[in-house]
Amino acid sequence: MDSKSNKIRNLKIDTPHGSLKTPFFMPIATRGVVKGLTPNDLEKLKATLVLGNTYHLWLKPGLKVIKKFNGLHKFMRWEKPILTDSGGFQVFSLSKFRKITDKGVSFSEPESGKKHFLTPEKSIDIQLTLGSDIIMVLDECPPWPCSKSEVSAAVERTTRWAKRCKDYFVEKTGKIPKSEKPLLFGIVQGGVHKDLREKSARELTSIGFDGYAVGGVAVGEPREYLKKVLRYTLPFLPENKPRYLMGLGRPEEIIDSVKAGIDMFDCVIPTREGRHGRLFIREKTFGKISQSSKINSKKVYSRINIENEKYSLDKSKIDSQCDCYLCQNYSRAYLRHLFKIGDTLAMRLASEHNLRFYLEMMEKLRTK
RNA sequence: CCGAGGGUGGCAGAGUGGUCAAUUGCAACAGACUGUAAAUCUGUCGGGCUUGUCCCUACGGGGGUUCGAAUCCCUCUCCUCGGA
Repeated sequence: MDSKSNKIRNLKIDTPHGSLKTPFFMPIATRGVVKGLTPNDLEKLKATLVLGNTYHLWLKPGLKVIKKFNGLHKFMRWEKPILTDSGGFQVFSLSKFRKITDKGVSFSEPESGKKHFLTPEKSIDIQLTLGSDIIMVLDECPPWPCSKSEVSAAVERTTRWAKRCKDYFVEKTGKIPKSEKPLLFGIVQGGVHKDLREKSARELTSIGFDGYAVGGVAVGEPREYLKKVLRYTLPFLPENKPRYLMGLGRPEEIIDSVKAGIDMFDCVIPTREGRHGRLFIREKTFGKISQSSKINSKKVYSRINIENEKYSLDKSKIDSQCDCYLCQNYSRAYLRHLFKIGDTLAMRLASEHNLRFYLEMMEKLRTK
């Protein structure tokens, strides 16, 4: 990537719970909690918003509870913006337990077998009830491997559903003052196919959304085609609207995507890998990620498995460049011990550390 | 001292004549994790090398029966539980 192709954007996104500067990363709070962390912890890590999930919150705690608390913000006590995913990813991840028709998707809960039917309109309704600041349309995220004709069908359904979401959203939010109105984002599908990505991007743009997401890249083979998918998609999206790469990713994927013109990210990696004892470490070039196109984005960091035997006597910090609580107070040996005995403090400290890594990475990318 | 039941790989615990270097769980060691069915999943886990349906050593010790024993018999030893 040469310097001319460095397209880092600094947008401001206004939401009912405050404005956001791009590019940013959203910690994942699928069920209304970033696993193991309090909102206070998240503020200290300088998180600016979190992601919740329509499908999960709809089932638990359910809308009755959410309504009682006047929305998810008050329930989970997070007063900054929340983006909610529509349940579209569950179309993919629960593929064994679902059935799609044009009307919507029926899911059966893996544990109980209990059936639920989600439609584009229902998804919007739930997200409005949650009080989400950024609402995602329900999309069809095809599994992989997947034939081109199946991807094509998913693109077409995604467009039809997006239109329904938009119409329903307009109808439901017509009376809400602009400053309190949530944003609605469309989601581009199309797999790894140039023509389908372009078609999807164009169709969504013509419907008109407050922002556009690139979906269907996070898991499996499509990830290998990330740069291509962005090239196939971004030219057909409006310049002045935020772009959100759903579900990614590794640091190098995020850095490269920011430089390709993506503004928003979310990913389970920092928290999940943290809970599993994988810790991200800043390398020397970490601070320069936005400055030079010559920086290899894969080399700005490394990863350790803190449970490895070699750390049992290691008195050093996890990451000497990190300002998180873990790195300010504890040794590698102690964190390893916490993991070995299975204390939940281990997961909490590691999640915080990894999130701090991701969030600081975004800070570096915001200041060109 | 008598009666009964036991001693299996780091631990727990299967296996009661060949398909057993030995099920399984835990521990240990390593790996994976991408819009969270994920505090989860995978692999290795007696030793050796010429990595082979290979060789050694091994189911408390010793001896025996058998073509063949962790498995059957004898003996020693140790543990547990009842009774003196």
